[in-house]
Amino acid sequence: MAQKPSIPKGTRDFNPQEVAKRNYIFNTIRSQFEIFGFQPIETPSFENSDTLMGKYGEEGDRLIFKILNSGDYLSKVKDELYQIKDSNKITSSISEKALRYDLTVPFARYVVQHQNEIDFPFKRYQIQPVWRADRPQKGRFREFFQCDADVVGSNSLWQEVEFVQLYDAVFTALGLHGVTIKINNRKILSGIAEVIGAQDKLIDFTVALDKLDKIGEAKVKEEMLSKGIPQSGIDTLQPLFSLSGDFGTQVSELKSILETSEEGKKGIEELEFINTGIETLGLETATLQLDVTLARGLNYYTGAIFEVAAPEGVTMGSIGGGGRYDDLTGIFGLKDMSGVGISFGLDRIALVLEDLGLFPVTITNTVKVLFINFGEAEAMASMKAVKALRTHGVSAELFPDKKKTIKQFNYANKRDIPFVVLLGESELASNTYTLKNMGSGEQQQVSLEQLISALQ
RNA sequence: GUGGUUGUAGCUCAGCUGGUUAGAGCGUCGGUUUGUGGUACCGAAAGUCGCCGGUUCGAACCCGGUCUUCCACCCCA
Repeated sequence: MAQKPSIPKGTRDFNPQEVAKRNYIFNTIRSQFEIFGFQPIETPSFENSDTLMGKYGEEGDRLIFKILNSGDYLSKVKDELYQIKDSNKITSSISEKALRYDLTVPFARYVVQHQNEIDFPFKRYQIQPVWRADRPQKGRFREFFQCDADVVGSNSLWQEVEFVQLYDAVFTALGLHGVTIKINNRKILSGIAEVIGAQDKLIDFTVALDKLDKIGEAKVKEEMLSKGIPQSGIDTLQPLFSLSGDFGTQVSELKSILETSEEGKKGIEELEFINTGIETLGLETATLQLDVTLARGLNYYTGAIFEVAAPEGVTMGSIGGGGRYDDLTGIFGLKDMSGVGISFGLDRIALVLEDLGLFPVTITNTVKVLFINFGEAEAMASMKAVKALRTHGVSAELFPDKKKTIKQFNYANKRDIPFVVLLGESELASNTYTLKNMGSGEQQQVSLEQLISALQ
């Protein structure tokens, strides 16, 4: 080994066991998506830069992986641009493509580009990797999978109700019980900002509010003051900081704060609709919780905002998120197209399931039966049986070399192969097969027909 | 992007204040005679001590840079 090979930070290799576990999650999510009526699409790994740039805010732009142009890209840079050495400005002239940052913006692009072939409302799901030039941490990678389901072309709040049901269905199917689906509404946040006279400081206000459970009431107020939110406004917020109790009590508190805000009242109405729907339909294992401090993805959400927290006791960032964006496709020129969707963070879900030991034991896929190799004639006979088994849908293989049987048995063990067949001289003579169950150690002499039926 | 942290055989880690051939457990491989494992015994291989440079008579150990790990911000799945 001349040089130790490595992979870029924030990326990972997956061994067969890990792939099996990940596929288990993929399959579970996919089947729930389809049960709920979503259809799959796929989009390219990279897009034109102008499709992505500016869609995720300044912070987002920084985290987008840019792809260097091919050829002699520097020759196309204007001299004066080159002289001032401003990376941001030069980037646009040396990079015209960028890696997909999420699945929502490419989906919006897709909808606009294919609007004439799509029947609205369009329910699509998409399970693909995305890339972010972020600094890795636990549960935070530079290449990771998102599993998105979105509906575009419907304003109905039933969609929001459905998505809460979908979250519940997926996490229930994965055996991950007790997740909290937090819900909030952009209109409520805007309403509050309006009431306290900080409409123009909505982002600052929500960013500060979002930190409530992390840094505490006093520091949040401090931050709000420093951002120029008046003390009088903060005082009107007082009930907000001690908001607790069930959905109903929280909502009535909110109502009193938002009396004077039309938008705020609209937000409350929406929340109540969704909550009533969920209360009537019920949830299997998840809990729906109103969280007015929830303020993720505010760049484009306009209505409901969702975030899923892992069950208590697990330290992990959110394992899912989503919301309503009234003007999803507007940036690409298609007006009045409301979208709402949710996302599952596959990689984080995998970490949580691993932590809690919730992966089923049977998911590692291995071959069902291994034939011991005793030599040329025996191998040929074995291959015939292997072929017969395969046509009956039984995964089977012959150990390729005539090694000591102890080695061959060890190999079967390590690969967790449940059955071994010995086909040697004596079996050949009697036209039988010795089938050994590696779990129990039992073995029996059987005919080919019995072998097939025993393994099917 | 800011601040911190980590990096020694395939894996988990030892390695005293810089001093001769860098260690252990697990794993791997081979053997314990010929067709039987997962649990025995014997033996072996395997490390440019992340990488580059510096200080020193001498560096795994000190200094600088760089990459990587994890963490806190930021942001997010």
